[in-house]
Amino acid sequence: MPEQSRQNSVKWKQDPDAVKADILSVATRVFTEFGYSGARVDEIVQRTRTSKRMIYYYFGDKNGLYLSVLEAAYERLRTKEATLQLPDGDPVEALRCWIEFTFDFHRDNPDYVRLIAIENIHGGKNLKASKSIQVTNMPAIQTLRRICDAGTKRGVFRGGIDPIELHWLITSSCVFNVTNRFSFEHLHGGQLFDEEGQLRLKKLLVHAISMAVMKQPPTSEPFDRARHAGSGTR
Amino acid sequence: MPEQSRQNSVKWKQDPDAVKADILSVATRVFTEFGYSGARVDEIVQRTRTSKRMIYYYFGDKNGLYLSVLEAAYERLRTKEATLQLPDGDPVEALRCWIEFTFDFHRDNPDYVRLIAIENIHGGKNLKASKSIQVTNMPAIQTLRRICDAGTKRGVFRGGIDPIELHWLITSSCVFNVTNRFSFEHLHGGQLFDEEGQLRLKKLLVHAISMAVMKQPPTSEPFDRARHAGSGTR
DNA sequence: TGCAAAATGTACCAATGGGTACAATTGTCA
DNA sequence: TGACAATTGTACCCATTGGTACATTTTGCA
Repeated sequence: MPEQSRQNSVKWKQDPDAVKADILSVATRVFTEFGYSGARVDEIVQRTRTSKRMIYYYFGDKNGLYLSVLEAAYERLRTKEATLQLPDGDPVEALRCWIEFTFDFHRDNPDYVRLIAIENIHGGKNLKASKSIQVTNMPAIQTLRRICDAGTKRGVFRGGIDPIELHWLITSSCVFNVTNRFSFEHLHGGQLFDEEGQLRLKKLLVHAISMAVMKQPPTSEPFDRARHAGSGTR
Repeated sequence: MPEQSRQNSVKWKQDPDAVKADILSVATRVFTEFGYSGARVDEIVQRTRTSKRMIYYYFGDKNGLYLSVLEAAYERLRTKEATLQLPDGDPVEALRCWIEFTFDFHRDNPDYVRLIAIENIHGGKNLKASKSIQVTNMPAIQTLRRICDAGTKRGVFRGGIDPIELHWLITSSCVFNVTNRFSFEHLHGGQLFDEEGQLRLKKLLVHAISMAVMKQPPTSEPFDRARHAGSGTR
């Protein structure tokens, strides 16, 4: 309230939220850059406008900080998902939108994807420890279930589609596209990861998923043949 | 050669190859378990029949050890790939075999997959540093190219399929299936990762990829519904 | 306006962890 | 068989790193 325009009556200003946000943002970066153990607290501090003291003041310890980073990233996904609204007319169109949204979200949020990757390397124990990241009715699954139901009802989708399996199929490519970019580039070049390449991949993915889900004429020979042939060479 | 059955005439026996192999095997385990920085050299030593001295003697430093682990894992893939022979009759059948092979290989070699994941977290710098892991004509791509060519020639595949894109599509699911198992399980339960679930996923993947690649006349004929009828409980 | 609680700065520590020095033992080959 | 190289054991070091003690400043509020 009072004006303190004098030179040194105020040495610094308190701003807890900004400090916390700053730490979280920087920490996210550092964790995704070096992994959990590779991320140095001192490195985080250096990139921050605050001091090491603050990290421990707000987050307890390194693991607490990591957990907060993870939860914040997950929260961003949740928020973003909530903003999306699919066209409710054509299920095929809705599915296409959903796939493109998922593809783009992962690509635009590599931090999120990498954090999950790191988490998986450590057996997901922090996910389990988190209270905010819970099994509560995944919105993605519900969305897909709605699309599937609509598609089946209209007779454009084949029956027997498990939304969770479908989610696995969609997400796998979207995640891989981010997590394994470096190794893939190294082995096969970068053509798939420039603007055009990504568009082609997105289109390919939409095509594949759509085809997998729609009623398909049994081609010249029954697709099902594979089943009886046994699971093959191995 | 000479018999040394006396009690302490021999205190220990030299066996460089066994030592190296032991270290590599244990290190692979520890690295995939804790990530690069999280993996402790002392932990590796403890699980080994040898001493810390040996690690530095054979591998120089921690990073050298990691690199060797990476190269060894990659070599296993290469070897395994070489053993596979696809049926050269039907391209659809060949593709199915290839996908199943890829799926199974990744699932059976989580170490390999996790190492690549770790590598990607660190920007793939060790991949770049490796001399044995080079861009040399990826056999996987060549295989896929051969299949595509055959399929197109016979008129069962649509045109314009890029083998690298196809490889991206196949591998993404196979990799994700291993790397993100924990997080996926945590969010959606473990039904997809038991024996049956994996079979369903594999089948789904084969189906999706095949449909994506084949010429598809859109018809209303229902796609083999019988297939999923037996899938039962879910 | 004064005081307790919240927020921040500074300097420091103890243990961990990658790495090495030095010596001893084993293998090999002329 | 003997000398030289390859291999292994033991003990140790010191820079790094997560974490803390203590003091100080700011702020809300009665």
